[in-house]
Amino acid sequence: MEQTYGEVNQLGGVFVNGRPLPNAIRLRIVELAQLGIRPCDISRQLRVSHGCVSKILARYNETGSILPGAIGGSKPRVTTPNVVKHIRDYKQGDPGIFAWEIRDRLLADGVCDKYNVPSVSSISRILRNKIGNLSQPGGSYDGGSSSCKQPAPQPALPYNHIYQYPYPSAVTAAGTKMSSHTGAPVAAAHVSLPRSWPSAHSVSNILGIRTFMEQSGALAGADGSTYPPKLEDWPGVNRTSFPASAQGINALDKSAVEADIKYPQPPPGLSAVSTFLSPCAYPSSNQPGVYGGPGGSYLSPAHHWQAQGNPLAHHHGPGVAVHGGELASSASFKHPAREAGDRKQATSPGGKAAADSLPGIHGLPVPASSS
DNA sequence: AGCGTGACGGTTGAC
DNA sequence: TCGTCAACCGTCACG
Repeated sequence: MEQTYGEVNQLGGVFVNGRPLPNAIRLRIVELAQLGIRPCDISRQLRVSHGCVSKILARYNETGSILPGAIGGSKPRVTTPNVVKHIRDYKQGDPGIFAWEIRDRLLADGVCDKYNVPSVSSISRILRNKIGNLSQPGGSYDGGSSSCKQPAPQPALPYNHIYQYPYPSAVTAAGTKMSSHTGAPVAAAHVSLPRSWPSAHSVSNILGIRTFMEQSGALAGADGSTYPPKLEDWPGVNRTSFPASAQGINALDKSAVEADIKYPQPPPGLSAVSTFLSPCAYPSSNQPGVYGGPGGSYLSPAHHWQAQGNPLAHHHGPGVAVHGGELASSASFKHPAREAGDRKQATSPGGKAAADSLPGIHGLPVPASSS
């Protein structure tokens, strides 16, 4: 299983094609940027392509979240039982009604809004397939009672609640799938950085990173001349090498990390730190959230984490503060608006998920003081 | 040199 | 259960 299968980019960094970078790395990118470090330097230091750095920072600026968008899945269905029911009613009331008229009525009656109203073709399909013969009213379809507006439960979430980040990380918490991983720890994620966080905090975090990197030899400091070892190496490193930072880091990530790494079965033992590094190693599995990466912590999908706390925040008090809740929060941070706009809607992000998972999130405290 | 952007190949997950 | 589809991902290369 596990082997990591990652690929190495031109900068020597490890990445998994198709999968998001570990939250920790994402977080780092944002932190470094907030410290005034240029994107190109961030790219080199973290060994992440500049395009990616640019993208993550742009997203962060736009949404306030460092979390990746929701991957996979389908848009929420608009043809909920309730909608079908209304369509049926309209059809029954006026057998000659056109699909476009039904569509207009759904909007007019408030059954649907412009965002979730079925297309004319969908309505036609419903008429043809589900309603077919009006004669059978009772239909089974209905279902519901509720309105369509919020389509079903899920639907409510816009597809993208993403921003919330369903991902493994946090939200996932939501329980969504991720959790399943089980073991995985998920870290929590809080990934979002509050924009406000004081840099000071950040710094520390950063330092953390740095530290460990430095130790490992990786980053060389400012000059950057030296970059961290390749991720590839990291793994090794991590485990073994990082003790030092461990503490700090550990705290942070440790857990998370571990999780990441092992996620599935987190061995309790591992030292945390290491994990930290490992990160990139994308852990083993495929599991995404899993990247062990440094950030793993952040990432981790797991719920547990959340509960536990955030890695980052913990001890250090780093700026990051990622409180557990954050995950969601991240999303929250930003304005829904955007989401709405962009992503599709955002309205309810997380819908349940987020909420569930993160209880605190909303409230999200902010970090600023994390500690 | 630095950065934005889009193509590309890839993964994911709802349907 | 499996294939499809559409979303996202990060890298790379170009301007």
